[in-house]
Amino acid sequence: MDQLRALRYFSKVVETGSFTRAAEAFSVPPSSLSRRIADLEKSLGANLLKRSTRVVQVTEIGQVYYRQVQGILFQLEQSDETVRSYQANPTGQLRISSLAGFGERLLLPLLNEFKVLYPDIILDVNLSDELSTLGSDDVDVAIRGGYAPNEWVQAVRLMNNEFIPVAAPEYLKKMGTPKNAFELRQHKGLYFRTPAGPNPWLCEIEGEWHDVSAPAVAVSNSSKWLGEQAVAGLGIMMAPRWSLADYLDSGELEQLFFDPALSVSQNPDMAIYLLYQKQRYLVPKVKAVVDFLVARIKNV
Amino acid sequence: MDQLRALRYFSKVVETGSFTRAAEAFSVPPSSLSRRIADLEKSLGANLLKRSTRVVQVTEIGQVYYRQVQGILFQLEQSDETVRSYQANPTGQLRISSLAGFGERLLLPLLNEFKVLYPDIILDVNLSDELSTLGSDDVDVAIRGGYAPNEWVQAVRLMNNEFIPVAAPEYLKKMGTPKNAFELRQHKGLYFRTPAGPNPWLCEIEGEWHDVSAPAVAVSNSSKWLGEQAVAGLGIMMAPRWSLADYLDSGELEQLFFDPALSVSQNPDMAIYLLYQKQRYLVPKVKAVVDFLVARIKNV
DNA sequence: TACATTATTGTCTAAACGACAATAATGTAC
DNA sequence: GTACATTATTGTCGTTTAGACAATAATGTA
Repeated sequence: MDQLRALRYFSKVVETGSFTRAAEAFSVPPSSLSRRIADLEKSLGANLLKRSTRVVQVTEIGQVYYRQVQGILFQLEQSDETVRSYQANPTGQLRISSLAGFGERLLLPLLNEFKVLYPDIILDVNLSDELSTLGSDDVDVAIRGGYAPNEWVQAVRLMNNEFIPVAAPEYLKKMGTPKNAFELRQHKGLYFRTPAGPNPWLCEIEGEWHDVSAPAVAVSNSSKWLGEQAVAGLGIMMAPRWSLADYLDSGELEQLFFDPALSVSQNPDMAIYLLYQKQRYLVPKVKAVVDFLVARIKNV
Repeated sequence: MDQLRALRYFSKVVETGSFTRAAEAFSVPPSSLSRRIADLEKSLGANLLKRSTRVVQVTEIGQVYYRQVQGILFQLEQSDETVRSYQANPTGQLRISSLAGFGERLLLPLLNEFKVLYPDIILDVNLSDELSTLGSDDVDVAIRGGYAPNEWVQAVRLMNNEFIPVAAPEYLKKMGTPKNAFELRQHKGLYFRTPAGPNPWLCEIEGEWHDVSAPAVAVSNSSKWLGEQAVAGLGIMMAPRWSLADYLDSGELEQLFFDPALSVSQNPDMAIYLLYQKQRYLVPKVKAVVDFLVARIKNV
């Protein structure tokens, strides 16, 4: 029995909820699926599906099996791709996920260059601050703040992600420049909302962490819009240094200095990481984009 | 093409280094393996093996593929077993790995009861302090000190693993009973060697950790032998409380008290954990032993 | 250089899978 | 409550694919 074929049939039936629709996907008659899945059930000694002529239900054990089989089929596909693309030119679809702000400002311009170097790679870029589940599916490389989630994932530190406090000169003229961290609480705050909630303003004084956040006048997950609010003099904002270069150069925003410095997390190792599955580095398209991004971003 | 069959053939050839020996394992002629593997290579567009009539070598990409295929075949086997044994009586081989000391003292007596309850389960017990790689292979449940290695593994806290300092009454009469931790450095130490090295004696004073280990007179990975050395009055030993019950009851060894207390690790969460793969709890034999051990050890 | 061992190839047979038609079952609409 | 349309299953046949066995070619060793 070709179990792999049976597993693919079974998976598709679970997904479509129908033998006929699943059969269309494989361009074979439904009778083939019926036979193969029946064989599979016989060899496992359990019913995976509860059939009637109108609906197909997945049994409890069928659902368990389906979830595990999904992972197995996915892994096999990836392994096959690794071998197939071995010592070939970088080709195919490459799915990249990135932090939204970083993506807009730094990644997309770089990818335009990348596209010229590797015209056979079809890019699929997803900008979002949500954590994509690297490894289980859907993404070849991801750019994230934070740290490696597990041992299968390689994390390359691309650059610092130091958050610095800034405000418009007019705002500081009007409200005064805060001399120490605790004065911030008398100011107005513009906050970046991460999936984990708005970023607080933290300060470590004598080994103890203090939240010195000012009352919020605006919270958003759009760093572009927040920047405009800050330029308009609505309040103080903490944002990654790399996202503020234009504003600081033009003088539209000024950096505020505190001693000790402010941060948005107790973790000192905040940085931008490039994540990919170790074993997938053998796939030329993955190797190409990793090498390219590391060379262009890290070594500056 | 039945890729799964081809993968099994390929794996066995890699392992045996020979088409003939691999063919024997499947009771088919070598020509079958030759044809299936050739098909596989053709479909992947890469050479996995470098053949001559005398030796079979695995190519670079073949080794990569082999490692990944290994995991896939193993996972599929486990998933199949989950389904096959679903709603059946606990049967089959059950592989248990345990810390050596804990295994001898507590686990083996319990397993004798377990064998009576589940006569169809064939136990395969491995006592060792080496870390077995749960998940990738070879073990159904493991008992370890420490913490859950990753998200696939369920860790159930079985009992405390507090290390306490003890010595023989004669030793203390001769050498004096240390009044505070730092006096220990003038004593003699018996050390348990873990795979990570001998366990130091640590003490946290005013937020700072101090190593107060005494010079070693003996180091061993045999807790039994170390215990005998301690009884013989050769020095002070730190060992898990559960392993010392007999000695303390009989008065052969006395507990030493310090304020603050001594420990062997900066991690306060030292405990004995029962580890198993989450999804394998569905396999009756695994569920049986997990439920049994948790009930008999945890709820005391 | 001869030999034994080993992988491959050719040919036949058996098993497995797909195609197509016919049948049985069931949810829905009236 | 009944008729109908949709859908999964089953029977039969043809095609594809894998295994058995013998013959061949290749290669490391003695």
